[in-house]
Amino acid sequence: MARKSGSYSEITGPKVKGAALKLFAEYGYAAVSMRQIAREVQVQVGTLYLYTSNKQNLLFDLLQDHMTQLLAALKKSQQPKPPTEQLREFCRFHIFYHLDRADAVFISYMELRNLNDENFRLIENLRREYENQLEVILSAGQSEGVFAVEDTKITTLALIAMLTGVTTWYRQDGRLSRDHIEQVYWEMIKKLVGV
Amino acid sequence: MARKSGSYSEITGPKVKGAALKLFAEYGYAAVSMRQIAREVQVQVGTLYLYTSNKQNLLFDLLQDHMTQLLAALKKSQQPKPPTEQLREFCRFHIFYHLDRADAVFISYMELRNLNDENFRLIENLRREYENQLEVILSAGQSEGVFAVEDTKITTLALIAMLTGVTTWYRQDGRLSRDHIEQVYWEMIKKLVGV
DNA sequence: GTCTATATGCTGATAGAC
DNA sequence: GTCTATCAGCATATAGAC
Repeated sequence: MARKSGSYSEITGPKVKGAALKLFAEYGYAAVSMRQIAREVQVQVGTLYLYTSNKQNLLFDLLQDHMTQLLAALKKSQQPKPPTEQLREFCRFHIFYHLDRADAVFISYMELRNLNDENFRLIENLRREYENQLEVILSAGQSEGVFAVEDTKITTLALIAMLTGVTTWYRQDGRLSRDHIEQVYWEMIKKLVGV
Repeated sequence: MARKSGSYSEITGPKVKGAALKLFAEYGYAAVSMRQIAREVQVQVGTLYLYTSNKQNLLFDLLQDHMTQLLAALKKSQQPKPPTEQLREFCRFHIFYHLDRADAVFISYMELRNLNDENFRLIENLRREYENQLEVILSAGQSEGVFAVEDTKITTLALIAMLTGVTTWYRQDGRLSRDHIEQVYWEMIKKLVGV
């Protein structure tokens, strides 16, 4: 068969990541072969190894990219405001950001166990940093007396689980719009933190 | 090598399920081989196929067992009581039942996508039946005027996501006891539903 | 009921041609 | 930068001996 012509390193690199993200989200890391990824990119298996040293690092890069982008976007969205408004902004940010990146969110929760120890530790630290952003808001509101929560750590984890849960049932063609969902969640969260 | 002596069908059957549950939870369905399961049971690969027609059905049986037992236990725990007490009981039941069965809960969330279409549909129906039990409680409280929730369906999903989230961070040797966690969650949920 | 041996095919990764 | 060809090993599942 004729060899593919030309060089596309700047295109192929991102395409490899994109294909891996899509396939890992659909079938799971362990169930996806390098051959499948190559087929999706329309390239031969050997070529993949120009863009990743191995399958494990391909997964790690995807999760690291997701987490660092998530953190950067969150920090950008947060302004110096009263805790109630910051919490509102966090709620809005978390729902929309996660609904827009269903695949990356999904593998970031599902494929953690397929990371080796070192990579797992790195991703866990990023995740904890994200959670801390929320806990800081809750603690501020608590000490200002505008929130009433029993345990800021448990409340943080409960809120994140609740908010992230939206990604498991939201359907683009469902009865509920994103704005409506966000508004209903905000009402629930307001009550939960005692505003 | 010498052949293993004797017949143990009544022991080996459950052992196969137990080993599969443990290994699937730890490494994921796709990453676990029939050879690994056989090794764990201390039996040869061929023997496994006396107890399951294939790997897919082994997974399905585990999820189906978990969901039917969960539903049966929930229904047994629920008594005719005022909605607030029923909700309290649901909260308590969900947290404790899930913490006691971390492996089964984990694969029931993680391995759904490895079920074939028919099997997926069956498990989804059981999951929906479980969710409905909670929604009925919320609707009853809503029409009696003791709860104030905007949308019983969204609230149901939010509460279940929040409660199930405990399984991802609870540690037996952590700073929080099960009873304490359950109590903190109940305080949050009471406020969330407007009690 | 459990064993051993085997079929058929896919796996991650690399070497070397172009 | 991409290709083809290949290695060594493991996958699921079955057949047939005991």
